Amino acid sequence: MINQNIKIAVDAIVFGYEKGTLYVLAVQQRFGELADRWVLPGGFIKDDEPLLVAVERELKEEAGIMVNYLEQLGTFGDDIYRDDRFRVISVAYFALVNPKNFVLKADTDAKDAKWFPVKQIPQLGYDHNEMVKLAHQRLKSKLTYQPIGFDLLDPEFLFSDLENLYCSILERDIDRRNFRKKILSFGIVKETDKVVKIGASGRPGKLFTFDKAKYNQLLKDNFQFDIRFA
Amino acid sequence: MINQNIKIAVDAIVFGYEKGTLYVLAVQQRFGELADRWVLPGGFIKDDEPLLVAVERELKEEAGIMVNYLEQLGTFGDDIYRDDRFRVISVAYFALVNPKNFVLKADTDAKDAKWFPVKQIPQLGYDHNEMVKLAHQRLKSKLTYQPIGFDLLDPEFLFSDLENLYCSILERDIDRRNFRKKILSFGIVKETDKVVKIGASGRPGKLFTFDKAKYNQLLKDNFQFDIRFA
DNA sequence: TAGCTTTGTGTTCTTTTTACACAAATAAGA
DNA sequence: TCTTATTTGTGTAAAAAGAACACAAAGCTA
Repeated sequence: MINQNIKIAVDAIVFGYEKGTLYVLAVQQRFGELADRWVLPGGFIKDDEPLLVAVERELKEEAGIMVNYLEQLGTFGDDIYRDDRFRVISVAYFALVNPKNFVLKADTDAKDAKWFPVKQIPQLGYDHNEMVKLAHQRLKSKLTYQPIGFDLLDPEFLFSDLENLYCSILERDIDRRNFRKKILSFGIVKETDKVVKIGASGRPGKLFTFDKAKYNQLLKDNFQFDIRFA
Repeated sequence: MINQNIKIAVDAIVFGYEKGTLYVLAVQQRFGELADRWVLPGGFIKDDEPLLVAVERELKEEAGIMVNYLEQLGTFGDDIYRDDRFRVISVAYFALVNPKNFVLKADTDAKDAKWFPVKQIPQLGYDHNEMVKLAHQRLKSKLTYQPIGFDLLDPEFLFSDLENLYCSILERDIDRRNFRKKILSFGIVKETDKVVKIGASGRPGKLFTFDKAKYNQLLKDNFQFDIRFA
């Protein structure tokens, strides 16, 4: 039997969005060399635990959250000293959540859990800043070809919320009329009959929902979600 | 220190293309339970070996090849019994090579190495058929937004070679004129002054090359390679 | 030299994308 | 209550990109 002295961990880059700002979840380590240091939520996997289960467990343990969207981002194992205690290979996951759904609570291993604006992330432990960077790129590009923006919003949202999300994450201006036209042309966003007014002034707006069933159905017919603007 | 009884391996899905057919490289195991079974090239990584180095080593050892293109595909670790001896998590890599560049030779661990047409891949060991499937999807989609097709061709190729590659891998017809117009409009494919005739009949054609330097330069200006047809 | 095969090339029509401005609904303050 | 500020909601015209389409040129073979 092969002898190997390498440990396997999972880490998660969890994005949250609120009022025009994109956030990443970090936790403060309680134990170890890097005690007090901010790192991504994550940890070693158990011998009989699928990777996905391990990520979900760590997110629950360390921050008390359940995410809306989760996919593998990539595996970090080329720098053999990325953890200076011993060799650790980490499988990074990319996750989206609506921050309103949870009150962050550091449970077991973590001293604290906190949302950092993606533009103001402190120096994290290990190679976690690299992971965030890669995840951020993934988010930006995925936003244009998969309807994952909805996983960052409330189930019912104003059209302007969706538009602002795209503007702020992709960091560019969007023509409001063209955006609306295009999104509605897909037929995966439905208008509800609720009209609400947020904030102090302005005309009230209709609430919209993302019709996931419709989207999945369209996928079977080779539908391709695609948003790109000038 | 954490106790974990999990081993880490790498596997590679290496695609080759020749005369309208897409191939995948497989090797026949020499030892172990699955002796004689065809599997993807790969193996356990060494304690002090970066993942990428491990893949390249295995490809050299098991098949005697060096690839043109290599990127991480994904990590397989959700099925904890994917290897029935003990738990193995495998990091799969996606690779492209021009089969003409090498004579396959099984070296150390492998009894034999062989190209299988992607349409006729036998049942492979472990979850390797799944890996091939995922890699095949990646190839198809990546072909449309990154100029990786050139890594499957000779450095100098006929336009029809490129066109046939796209047709056969994407499994659809392509309008020859529109394809040529579009590719040439990018400015990353240069016409050489060589004219050759392959095969028995027909008008000779010019050879073309992919100008990678030009492509990298365009990338800095936000150039987006993109090929989609009706 | 007639017939087969492969390369090479332009134009028209259709669809998609871009650019752009004003009225309607509400709140606040004069 | 009227004016101002703010946000939602909507259509059209011009430009660009994509789709559809056919025939001549070069070489080989019989």
